[in-house]
Amino acid sequence: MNATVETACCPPLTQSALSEPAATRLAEVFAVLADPVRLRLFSLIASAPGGTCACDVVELVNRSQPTVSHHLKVLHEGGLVTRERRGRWIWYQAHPAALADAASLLDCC
Amino acid sequence: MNATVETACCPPLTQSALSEPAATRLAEVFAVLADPVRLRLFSLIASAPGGTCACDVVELVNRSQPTVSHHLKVLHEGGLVTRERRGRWIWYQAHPAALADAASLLDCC
DNA sequence: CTTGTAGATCGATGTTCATCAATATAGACT
DNA sequence: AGTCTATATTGATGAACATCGATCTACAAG
Repeated sequence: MNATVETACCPPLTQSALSEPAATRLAEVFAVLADPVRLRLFSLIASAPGGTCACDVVELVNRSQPTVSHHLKVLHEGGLVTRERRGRWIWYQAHPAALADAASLLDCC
Repeated sequence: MNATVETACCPPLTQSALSEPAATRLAEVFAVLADPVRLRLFSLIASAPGGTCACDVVELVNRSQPTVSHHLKVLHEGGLVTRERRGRWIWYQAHPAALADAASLLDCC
């Protein structure tokens, strides 16, 4: 995956019917966001200036380390976060382009 | 359900960490949108001026009548569409308030 | 009241997914 | 090399969900 929604820009969801492929792709983006743990992880990463170390978020969301690793992978594959290794740790940063695509469909554009 | 996201307005997802209840509620909204059939149904309803009759959309999305009925129920319970009976038929109209709440979290506010 | 039609509900099925324990990998430091 | 720590992967399990056929309900018109 790891892509943005190239079909997302204009017109928004309320102005013309979605094609089946566009609906399928957009639904994948929303599916990434359709989990409370992933939403919290993303907001933690996005709201921290400079990003967040994976080591810090495990305890914040009350899930096991494998579960958090799984959700971070989903966020990364969905293109919502970038990952970078720094020594022993891996730092995540928000990559809001995919979000902006989704948001453009929801209202503005 | 059938509610808007009362906790959604300000600040957006990228500026402060979500609380667990807010994340749970917002994830429910995204889960409603995380299905291609529902996205197409919503865009069909929202893009038709005056709304759409349920009788018209079954064939448009290539699913059985019970499946379409199920998805329309999910959209309605999620507050994304309103329903109104007109004689034998039921008309759906987009109710974009919940969408706007979600969009406000994704970017603007 | 009967018939026909629109839509919802029920029950079953196969699939997807969140979760965790156990294990593996990978880097840093001695 | 060996050890410690951070993260990923594997495998299993239970729950949620999309789907459909069959059936039920609700309304309108004879």
